[in-house]
Amino acid sequence: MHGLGDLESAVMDILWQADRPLKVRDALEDLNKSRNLAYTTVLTVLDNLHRKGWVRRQRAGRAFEFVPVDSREAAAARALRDLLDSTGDPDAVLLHFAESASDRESDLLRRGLRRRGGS
Amino acid sequence: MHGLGDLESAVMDILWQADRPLKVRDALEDLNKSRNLAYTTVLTVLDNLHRKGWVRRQRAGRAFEFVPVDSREAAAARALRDLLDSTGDPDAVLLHFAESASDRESDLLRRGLRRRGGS
DNA sequence: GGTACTTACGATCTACCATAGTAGATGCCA
DNA sequence: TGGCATCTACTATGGTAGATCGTAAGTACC
Repeated sequence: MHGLGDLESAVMDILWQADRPLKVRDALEDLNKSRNLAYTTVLTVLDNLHRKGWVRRQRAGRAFEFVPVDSREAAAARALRDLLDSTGDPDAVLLHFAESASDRESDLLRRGLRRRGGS
Repeated sequence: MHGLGDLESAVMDILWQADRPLKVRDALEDLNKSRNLAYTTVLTVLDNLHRKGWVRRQRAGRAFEFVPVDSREAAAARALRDLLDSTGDPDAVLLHFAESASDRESDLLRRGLRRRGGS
């Protein structure tokens, strides 16, 4: 996503897909449908995500449960704005983006803007 | 920007600001207003940027001149779309972005969409 | 021929990430 | 109560990308 590695992204995806708090073991089992990671690997990743502020954790018995701090959409929108800001001229870039939007992108933008209200 | 390191970004910025082809030495002098890099460092970075397709180079006497392949706006818009695609649900993210746009962002988006034409 | 400037290539160092092991805490069960 | 299972905390290792630069070698010019 942005400031996240591949495995970190994969774990965030799992947390976003499950719309309930997940324990290390839950995430591990989900990940290990397609690979074979050690328990402590996933633990470390979740710990790093917690340290970086991407997930919140709460005790559930002896274990922690993890929940994304932001929705996927909110996190992605923030990443978009970060990217924009990093360009040195966010206004020009955003303008150019809208000008060069595909039909599909254009639809979505218009729809979002309408729903947003304002002028 | 996206797939670029800090120094690589700084060099691209310099190329974008100068709207003329720059030699290694030109870029070096510009960079060294604020730091103190070796000639070969900048050479290497420009070489890497060339290899990655961010800049074109042409001979000018014994030296090369470097020019960005894309405008800053085009490169940034591409980075935005890459980011969008990497989220797993580009439509939802773009919609959410438009919905959560600030007044300023909203203005720019509307202006760009209008200028773009189409429906 | 020597000097100055350039490119090509490779070495080193650092930071971040993926991966996982070990040690210590804690709860549960026979 | 003592042992097994499970969890967390801390640490280590290896890989990759990028930043930084040095050396070697080409080439023009005086």
